[in-house]
Amino acid sequence: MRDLDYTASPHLHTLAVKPEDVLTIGPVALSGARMRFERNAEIFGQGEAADYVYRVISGTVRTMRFSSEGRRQIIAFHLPGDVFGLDFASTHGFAAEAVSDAEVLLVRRSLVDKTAADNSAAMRALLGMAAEQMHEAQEHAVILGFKGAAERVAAFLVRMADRLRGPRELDLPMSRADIADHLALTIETVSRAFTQMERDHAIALPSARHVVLRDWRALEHMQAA
Amino acid sequence: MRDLDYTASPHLHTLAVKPEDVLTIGPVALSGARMRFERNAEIFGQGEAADYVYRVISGTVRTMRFSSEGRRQIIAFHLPGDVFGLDFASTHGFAAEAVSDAEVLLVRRSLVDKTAADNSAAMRALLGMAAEQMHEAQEHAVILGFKGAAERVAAFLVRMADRLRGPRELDLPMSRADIADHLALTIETVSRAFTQMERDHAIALPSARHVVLRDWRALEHMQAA
DNA sequence: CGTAACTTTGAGACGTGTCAAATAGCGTGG
DNA sequence: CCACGCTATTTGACACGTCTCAAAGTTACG
Repeated sequence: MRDLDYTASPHLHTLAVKPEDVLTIGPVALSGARMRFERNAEIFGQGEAADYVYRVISGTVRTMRFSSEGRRQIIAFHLPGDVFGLDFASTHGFAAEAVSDAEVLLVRRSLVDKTAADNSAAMRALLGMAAEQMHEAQEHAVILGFKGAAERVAAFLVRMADRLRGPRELDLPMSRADIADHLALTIETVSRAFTQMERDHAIALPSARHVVLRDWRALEHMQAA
Repeated sequence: MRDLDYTASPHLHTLAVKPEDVLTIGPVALSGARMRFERNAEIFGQGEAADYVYRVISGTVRTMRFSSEGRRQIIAFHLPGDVFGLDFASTHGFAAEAVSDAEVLLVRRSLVDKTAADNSAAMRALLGMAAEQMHEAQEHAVILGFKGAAERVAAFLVRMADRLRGPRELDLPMSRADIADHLALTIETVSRAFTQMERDHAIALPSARHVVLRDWRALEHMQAA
């Protein structure tokens, strides 16, 4: 790692910068600016210049696009630590909004580009991130294409719990409408799926957004179906 | 372009190498070996080491994966000129097979990696290819999630015609089963969609695989729905 | 408290999957 | 060149699941 360019992250050696204030691309840590967005605020719009790369510090972010008929599709939910807005194009192909009040780290794209150009390990890390996102997009296509409503919702819950390091219960930051637009279902169908899972004792719903995972095995079995 | 590394493609300046024998990564042209695969032959399997990157010279290739229930999903069809097998991971996350008899160019992945590491323009080109594939995967997820059967098939035909430089008629190299597994439909539903489009005079079907695009406007309108 | 947004529940319509069978197309060998 | 058999495609009838439309119920917040 002799060629590591720390000039890209001058603050890394100081105690002033916390880990969440930094975007890690392989061996390089890039600093940026914090910014706060309130619930439903737009972080960037579809077609806007992609001048920044983003990382969630707190809260939840959704990336989305609109189909020709005007229907909304939520491509992904981004939790704290997740990087988003990494289009590899000059303009964003999708929009981003805060699901809940959220704090986001903004890093200049030019800095990311320069880092990748100067450091081959960072470049490889970027390609790896691209590969991962591609894999996720394909996985999502499979879910939408081949699974039924109950299976989609189960898969969503399992994945959500996994990403939150597998707690026994979780608070969903997003509405049923968000979930529906992510899974290509209607609000009603999502709601019915939740209700059915509660009847089956796979989950409990003390409130609409608070989910207790009562039977993990059943959930995993459902999503596989 | 001072740093362009032509050692990677020593044959580029000779007349012996035809353009289809070369994999172009931005400013660099990489040479490789030709290989012939007959109909339905496996080019590489899911989980195999990703030692090569591929480019279709002639024929058609499908990349695919199997869902947990054993159902096949065709991620994409690759036509002459298309690059595939670019996983950015050490093993292939999907399998590839020849749809029709096909000729394929194989380029060592290590050569691609080295090229990207040495040449920042090539690296950027690779990132661009990754971005494009990601965009396509997302587009496909939208199609599977939100569109009906007729719309999916119309979108498939329009896209296929576009990729073949927009002829008025085309010979589909793939079976109805291939199309069904690509669009997450059944063979029967795909067949009915074709039949219906013929009734609507949007297309004509002299034979099952030969499609005459009779009303392009209607097709484009359908796919948008 | 009152009001607006969100969620749940219900009834019926519509579209796709499933199962079954007929038909067309294609390669092979007589 | 034709007959055969296999595969691919088409068509039909019906079941099932999700969407649509409608309304009641719940929650959050001023």
